Amino acid sequence: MSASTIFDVAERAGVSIKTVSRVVNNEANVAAKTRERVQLAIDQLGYQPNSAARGLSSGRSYVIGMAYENPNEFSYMKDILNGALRACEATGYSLLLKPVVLPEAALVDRIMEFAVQARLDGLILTAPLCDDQELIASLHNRAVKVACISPKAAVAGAVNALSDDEGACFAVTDYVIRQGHARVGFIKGHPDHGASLKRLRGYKKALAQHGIRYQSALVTPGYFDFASGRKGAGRLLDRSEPPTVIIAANDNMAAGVMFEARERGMAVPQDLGVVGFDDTPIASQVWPPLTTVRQPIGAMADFVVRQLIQKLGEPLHNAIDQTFTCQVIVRDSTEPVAGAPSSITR
Amino acid sequence: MSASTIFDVAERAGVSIKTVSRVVNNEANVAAKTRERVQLAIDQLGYQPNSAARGLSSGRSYVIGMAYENPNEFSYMKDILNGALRACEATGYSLLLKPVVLPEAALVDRIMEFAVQARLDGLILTAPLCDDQELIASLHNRAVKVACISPKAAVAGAVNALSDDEGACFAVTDYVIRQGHARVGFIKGHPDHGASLKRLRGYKKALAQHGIRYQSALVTPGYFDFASGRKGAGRLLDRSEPPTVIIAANDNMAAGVMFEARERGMAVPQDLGVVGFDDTPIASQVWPPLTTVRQPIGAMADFVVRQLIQKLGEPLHNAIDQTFTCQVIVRDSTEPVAGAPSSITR
DNA sequence: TTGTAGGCGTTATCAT
DNA sequence: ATGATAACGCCTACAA
Repeated sequence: MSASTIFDVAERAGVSIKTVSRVVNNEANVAAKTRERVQLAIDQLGYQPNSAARGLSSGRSYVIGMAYENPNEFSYMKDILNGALRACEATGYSLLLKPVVLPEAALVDRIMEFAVQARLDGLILTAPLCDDQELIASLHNRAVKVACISPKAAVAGAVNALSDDEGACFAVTDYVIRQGHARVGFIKGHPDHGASLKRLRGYKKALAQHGIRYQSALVTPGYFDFASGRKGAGRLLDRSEPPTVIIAANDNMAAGVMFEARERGMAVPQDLGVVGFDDTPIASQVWPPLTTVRQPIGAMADFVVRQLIQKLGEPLHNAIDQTFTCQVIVRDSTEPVAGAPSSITR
Repeated sequence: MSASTIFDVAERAGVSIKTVSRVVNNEANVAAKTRERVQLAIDQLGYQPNSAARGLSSGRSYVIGMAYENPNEFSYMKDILNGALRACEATGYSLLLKPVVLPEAALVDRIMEFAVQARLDGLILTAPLCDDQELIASLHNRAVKVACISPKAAVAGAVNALSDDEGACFAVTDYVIRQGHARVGFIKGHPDHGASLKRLRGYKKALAQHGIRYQSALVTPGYFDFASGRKGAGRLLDRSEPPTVIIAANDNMAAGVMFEARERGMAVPQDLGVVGFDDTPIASQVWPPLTTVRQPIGAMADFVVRQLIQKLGEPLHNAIDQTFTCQVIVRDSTEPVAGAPSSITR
């Protein structure tokens, strides 16, 4: 019982294979009645086009790839993956995954080999891969269409999904300041990620807006992982004038902050407020649950896939880009400082 | 600059395309010298076989699929995914993903459509999908080779990777009993997963071995998620004689247990010992870090992919199966009960 | 609006 | 040990 082919459908519908092809690909110039008859035959036979044959003759693979830095904490990637898979399913494309571990000396080669071997129609690059100029150039050179999720800046000739990291971090910093916090600590994200700088910028902007002097002593490096959040908190809390609230550039680091606070016998939020970023599952699973920022990650992935596929034919000179706004989620890890004026409701 | 084909290689090496094909596919009956010459041409041209053409001609797709229940907490799936991707990369296959949300009325149809449309050579099913008899039968019917990760019991005609859940849970229960705990609570896993029953069995067996009577009042349902762990802990701790340690059938639930304990002002491990299962990142990120069990998940995924690919040709009547052993990881969420006799070193 | 012919790059069959 | 040639199932061009 081998699968039926376009010939079987054509025979059953009493038309040529070309007409069947037209119907399958939704081309114009098919009489309504004919289309109907063909569709019926397709349904009856359960015909599914053979993608190998289709790919061979059309020169397209109907496959797009996604390369990403393989993180220890996968929640963020999971949301991207789900969004991309949904969009692929809806458009009839397949998604191939290529996790990479950074730093990787042969990064460009590995990804190019992936792209060439799979004959990708397009490739999604998540941060920080999308900021590798050499990689972008190689891909461009091989005519592989590229889409970027959270690049430092919109990549020319590519589809880009950006999130308003600066605005979101401004909003959450503004929020804690209005709660009465004057010494706001900040743990930066991984320096290779564009989001890190933007989030820091939002933090600074909020301080400035409230007339609070920026103190580098309250800002410390981090790498988006639990351990660096914990260490960063340690450094900040060891200051002679420690912060009363710490904003971490993502949830994993915020969880590390809470871990460190607990080790020091500090109560959250009474002794120390904590803020995260991303609203990953861990944000609701630490005690107390984290105030954080939610990005529309699935929507961003969906956007890049659809745009990418839509742009496959045409050459793409300008950047296609869209910025997505984030949402502050207030939970129990932040609370008004005693006696502070506050007009924000939770 | 289109990619080179088998003809280019043949011309350059001064042989026929068939000989090139033989070399590419590692077939026998090629003179060493010829093989060498062809290989050189391949390398020089950077020739990569076109998988669409190969698929069309051979009738195989060189694609395997993996269907899984899309979990909120993805760590476990991430390990499976990485293992499967590695094995696919090594064997030249592609992996296509199909997340499903359970319960799903049209489950069988959806997965069959996935398998047929992608013309999968094989399909990996993770628990609890691999326990769906109707699905297995349909797949078998369509001659799709199946591999199962953690089925309730090895599926006939399929490749199976099982983990020694019973033995592992026995070991960890035995461990806490030896620490001096007599009232050992247990939060079961999702009833649809075979692992749940096996873990419970290991728990019971350890109790029996130590002459401790099984009390259903100390065992409560759970669903593998944080919330059910928290609720389960609530029920157990509300008993007139609450447990002094709670074993949860996975880490997420154990994190929920710790959350609940904290809300009640109980100290872990002094007032309550907690044990998880899976050694996911959260196990090291809660306070205190969790005693848990590590399964060789990546190795299991690797195993099924390689076996699956190896078995693609031959019909498979008996089950291929391998059971993987687990490892108890002792951390700070369990500690000897004061005054209890203990001979176990940490 | 519909159909015919040719080719996409492999693998498989059968010779030699 | 090597090669010629016919599929594989579809799409693209070009006709009608």
